[in-house]
Amino acid sequence: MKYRISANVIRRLPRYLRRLKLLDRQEVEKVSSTGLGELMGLTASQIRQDFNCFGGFGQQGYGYNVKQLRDGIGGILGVDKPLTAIVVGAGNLGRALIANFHFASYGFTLAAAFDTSPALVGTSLAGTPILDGSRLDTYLSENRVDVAVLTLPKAFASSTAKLLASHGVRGIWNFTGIDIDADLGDTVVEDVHLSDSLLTLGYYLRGKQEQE
Amino acid sequence: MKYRISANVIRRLPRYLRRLKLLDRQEVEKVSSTGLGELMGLTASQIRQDFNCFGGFGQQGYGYNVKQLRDGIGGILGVDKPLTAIVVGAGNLGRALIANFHFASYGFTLAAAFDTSPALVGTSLAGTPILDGSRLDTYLSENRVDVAVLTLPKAFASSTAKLLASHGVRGIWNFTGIDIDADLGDTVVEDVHLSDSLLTLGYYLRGKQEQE
DNA sequence: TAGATTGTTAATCGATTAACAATC
DNA sequence: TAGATTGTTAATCGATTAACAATC
Repeated sequence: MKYRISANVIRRLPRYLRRLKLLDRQEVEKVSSTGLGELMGLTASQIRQDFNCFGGFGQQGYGYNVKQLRDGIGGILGVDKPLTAIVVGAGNLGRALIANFHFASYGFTLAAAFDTSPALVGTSLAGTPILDGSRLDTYLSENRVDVAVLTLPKAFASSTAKLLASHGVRGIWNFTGIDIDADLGDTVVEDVHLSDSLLTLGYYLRGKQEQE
Repeated sequence: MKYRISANVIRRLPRYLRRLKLLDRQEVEKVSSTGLGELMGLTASQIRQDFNCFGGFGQQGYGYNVKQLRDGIGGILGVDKPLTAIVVGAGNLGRALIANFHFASYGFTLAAAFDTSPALVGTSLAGTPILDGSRLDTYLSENRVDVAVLTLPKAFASSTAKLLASHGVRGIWNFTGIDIDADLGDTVVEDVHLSDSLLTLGYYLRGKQEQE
């Protein structure tokens, strides 16, 4: 990797991975840049350029081996080197992620969840123990945590993020819908703004409506 | 609106709206493109270009009035002209959205939710009735629905999407994590791929790790 | 009026697309 | 070998940034 890969390319990698997993499940063995482009709505050129940021996974005259390409892209994204994650806030959203989101497929080991509700503390969900939120501090001192999934009420977002970062949590997957304003050093925050997505849908929908 | 607005600009509008709401809550009355740029990590030029796609909201020598700009961008996104939405699938994720996602703020009226679980059908959550999933078909025949939030298990995604589209639902907010392959005519699908977001975070995290 | 800041045009930069030689 | 398709360089296109005249 000689130079910095652009964010545009990085954000396409998960899409490639998804499609390649699907092709593999469909027992497709090889795919050309043209074929993949048709499936994904991209040009063959772009696909070849993207892959060549990482030094080429293909074979001239043949195309790309699906499994090999899938593993190559998976490797770039690091799904084969698990990081440890915890969920902070086991409300509906937190529980939805614990129960239905397959962390392991994406290179994360979900170690524990935290909540303050007495009804939840001490129980476990899909194999993940739900621990007492007031013990988060202690837990972080005693266990290595790479990523925290922030699914608690907005009001606690910034202070919790600060606590997490101060204990060496290096990534925060932020579902609270507010931008964390606390200084987190070099902890990376990935914001999930569901409203952005819905607003975008609304824009295109209303645009269509007017045309009609 | 003389020409087609690029997707890049559209995807930035919700971010502007979010920041402007925050500024208004902080009782800031006016903001310059430079000031807003510093807050959001964008250049002043880009901000002025973006706004000028829609014909300019500012006043030379003064800047932008926060409330006016907020309402202007809100208007472009249509938050002032509500569309009707339903939630299909009231599992943890569906319930999280019903209870915590403020549809009304984003221009949507949540009319009902559907699920097949006998424990849920007939109850209501945060004012939204949860109806019997087997009645979805009938409901759609009798009620106008603009957008459906798809939060049911993957296995039902495509068939349900098809049903929705055939009844005139024009937008689908798809949380199932699979790309809907059924032909939906001109129904717009907005996919929420949470895994894409986490994989991206993982990439940047692991990159940092290597540097150190 | 003078200062500030927009709206808008021009310049630059980066990303996408096209082309083609390399090679399986 | 001939055909196919990549890897990679060159051309194009669009998006971002810079500059500045308009104007509040």
